[in-house]
Amino acid sequence: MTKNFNFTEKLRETGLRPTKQRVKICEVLFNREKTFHFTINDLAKKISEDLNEKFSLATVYNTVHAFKDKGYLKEIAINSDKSYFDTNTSSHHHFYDEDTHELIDCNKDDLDTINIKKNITGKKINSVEVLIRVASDNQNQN
Amino acid sequence: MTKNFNFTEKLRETGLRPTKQRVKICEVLFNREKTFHFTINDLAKKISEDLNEKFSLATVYNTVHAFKDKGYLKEIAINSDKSYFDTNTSSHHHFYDEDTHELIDCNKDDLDTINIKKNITGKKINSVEVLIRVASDNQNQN
DNA sequence: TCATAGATTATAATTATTCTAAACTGTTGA
DNA sequence: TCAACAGTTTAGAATAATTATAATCTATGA
Ligand SMILES: [Mn+2]
Ligand SMILES: [Mn+2]
Ligand SMILES: [Zn+2]
Ligand SMILES: [Zn+2]
Repeated sequence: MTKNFNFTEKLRETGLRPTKQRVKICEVLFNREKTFHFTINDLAKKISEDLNEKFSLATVYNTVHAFKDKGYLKEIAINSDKSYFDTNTSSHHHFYDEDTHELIDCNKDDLDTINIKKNITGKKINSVEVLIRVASDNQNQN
Repeated sequence: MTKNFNFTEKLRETGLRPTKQRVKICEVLFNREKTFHFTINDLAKKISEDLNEKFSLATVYNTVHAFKDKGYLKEIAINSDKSYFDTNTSSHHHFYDEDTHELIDCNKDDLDTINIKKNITGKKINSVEVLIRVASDNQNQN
């Protein structure tokens, strides 16, 4: 998904019918400078705020999963409470702030490229992801 | 948690009352050569099989969380379906087999040590974990 | 325009997990 | 030794995220 307009065509090209709901959700997700991370509830809230209308929660789930399957979104595993999604679909790593429950992309210079030297035989690697859990350093709180 | 006997003392030392349930769960978890990964349901099943008795599911949850808080267990984030726990509490990385839903420890020589060069300011790093998702290579299935 | 496959929706169902409150038990100190 | 009490276990209810259902709606190609 690239930035700005004509989501209708983009959707059709990937075999998804450009329904009103999908186009609107595309706008909410992809019509912006920076990529971001969200939960289903974040997105549902953002939809009703930004668009001033409310899609069925089932539609939000359906759409997010469809977009994930088509590669517009990535799912990030943080914990078993809820799923996080990422509009940045490039291979990258994350900081997870355990105080604010916020996901932050690592930059290329935050850590070296991960090199898997030995893999399980007969398996191919689908993804390699680093999760760096951080929290406020209460050692020196004065 | 070290291998073999006297879990009663171990539990007491860390401030946990050595109840029958906790000692038994210690035996199931730690009285073995190799560390392993499990879900709550795996463990509940293993308890009723190995010990031929059934602890309340709430007790299994309580105990696993208590053990995690005391550092006997680690929780591994794989997806939002359920939590995985690990009796290997050392810092290490994982392969996740998306076919079998099996977690496999990486060896030290499977990948280089991860070096975080830049961290979020004001935060301390609690953990750095790599998850390598693998699946059967259906390219050459003949 | 029409038929139809595909989507949306409200709502119910499912599943993992946590909460509740009553009964039970390990520990401590008289 | 034993009563008292805090901590623990338990069944079952509650919660929360997610998925399933089935009726209604809509995009699309003929
Ligand atoms: Mn959790
Ligand atoms: Mn999922
Ligand atoms: Zn990201
Ligand atoms: Zn492990």
